[in-house]
Amino acid sequence: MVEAPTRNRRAERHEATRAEILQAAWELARTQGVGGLSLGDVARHVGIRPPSLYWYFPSKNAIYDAMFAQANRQLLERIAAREWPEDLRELLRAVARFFVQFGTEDVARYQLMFQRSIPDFEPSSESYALALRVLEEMRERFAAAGLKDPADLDLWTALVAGLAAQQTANQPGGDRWLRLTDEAAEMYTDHVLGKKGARR
Amino acid sequence: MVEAPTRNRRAERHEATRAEILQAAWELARTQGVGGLSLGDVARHVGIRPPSLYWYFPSKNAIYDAMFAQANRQLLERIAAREWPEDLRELLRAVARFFVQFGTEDVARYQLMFQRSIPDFEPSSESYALALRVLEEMRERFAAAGLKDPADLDLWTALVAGLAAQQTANQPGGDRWLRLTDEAAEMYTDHVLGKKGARR
DNA sequence: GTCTATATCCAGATAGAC
DNA sequence: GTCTATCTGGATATAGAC
Repeated sequence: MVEAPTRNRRAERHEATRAEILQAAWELARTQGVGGLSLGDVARHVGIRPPSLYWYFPSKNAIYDAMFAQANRQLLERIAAREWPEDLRELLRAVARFFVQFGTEDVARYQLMFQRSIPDFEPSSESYALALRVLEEMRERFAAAGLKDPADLDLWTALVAGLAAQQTANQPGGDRWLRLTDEAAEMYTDHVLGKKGARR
Repeated sequence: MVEAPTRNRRAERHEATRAEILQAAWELARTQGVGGLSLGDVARHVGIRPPSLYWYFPSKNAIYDAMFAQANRQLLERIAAREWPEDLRELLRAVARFFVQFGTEDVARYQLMFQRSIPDFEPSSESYALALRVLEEMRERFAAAGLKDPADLDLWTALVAGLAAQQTANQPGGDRWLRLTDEAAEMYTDHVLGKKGARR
């Protein structure tokens, strides 16, 4: 089998170009909005002609899907790279800061991951599974800290999503809602701990 | 002046057709998403040819702008049509229910009003002024009930927006986040009243 | 792998007849 | 007011040469 090493190098090159294409797509999405992305622009940005993109991705939605997956993998990596407090109050404050920061630092990414803004795109089941793993990672850490009620988690995601959504929609790049993150986490913590206390 | 009445009737007819066009646009936006709206579809739906739309609206974005204004006027009317409690806790509960309900009952409207999902559209200053009036209406009622800190209001809009956003994005038509509205309002009320108490 | 050429289709918008 | 005809310019995607 003399071909095996050749194939690997080709595969690596292929992957590298795919990555280049995705990077260009992100950059353009940041300036024109995710919905305004055009393959012609992406190709030009990479230095190839539009038809050549089809050697790397079978369709435009496949590019969106790869971007969606990439964003979620990024999030999973960052979650794994950190140490998380075990104490519930500290954990909630850290997670709130983390997610609001992540959600606001790239508007295009936020729209793609958390809003349904592209008419005909929905993530493949493989990509969506990554999004579910993000939730599962958080769910486990919250459960370990004593927060287990699914409804409590839904209220939590709403609170965090709301801060990021208001910040990105009304003042992208600013900190008007970003700076309320700690207070929001405190409010929520007081609330769930209060409920627990009352139940005893 | 024999022409005056004629002009009025023409103007009325004109307005009526404009309204028809907007209604068709809303219906199509609900099925295809706001971003997927096409003037050809709108025209077909109204029973005219695409170029005829331009007698009523100068551009596609003008249609979006009219929809944006219409949605905000709708919201203002509904606010004015209701009686609002004066007690802060009751007011917050009522407002939360009202806004989350309004935000979740029409996904297209929510995207157009509160998300920046259409690449080249931003509301005209006239239309945006309506959106500001909505906030102002609420701000005044909250102030009368004792809630005056702008940061407190921002936290409130984030909380309400978050519930609506999660509901529309992850389970449109369902009530998984909708049913957390009262609890969210309670949490928030306890929080702001707690701060006030501590300050005294 | 990348290209040219092209298919196909659609969009938003305008000119001008009726 | 509405139409036909058309402009202009985009888009995604495919065929097939190199």
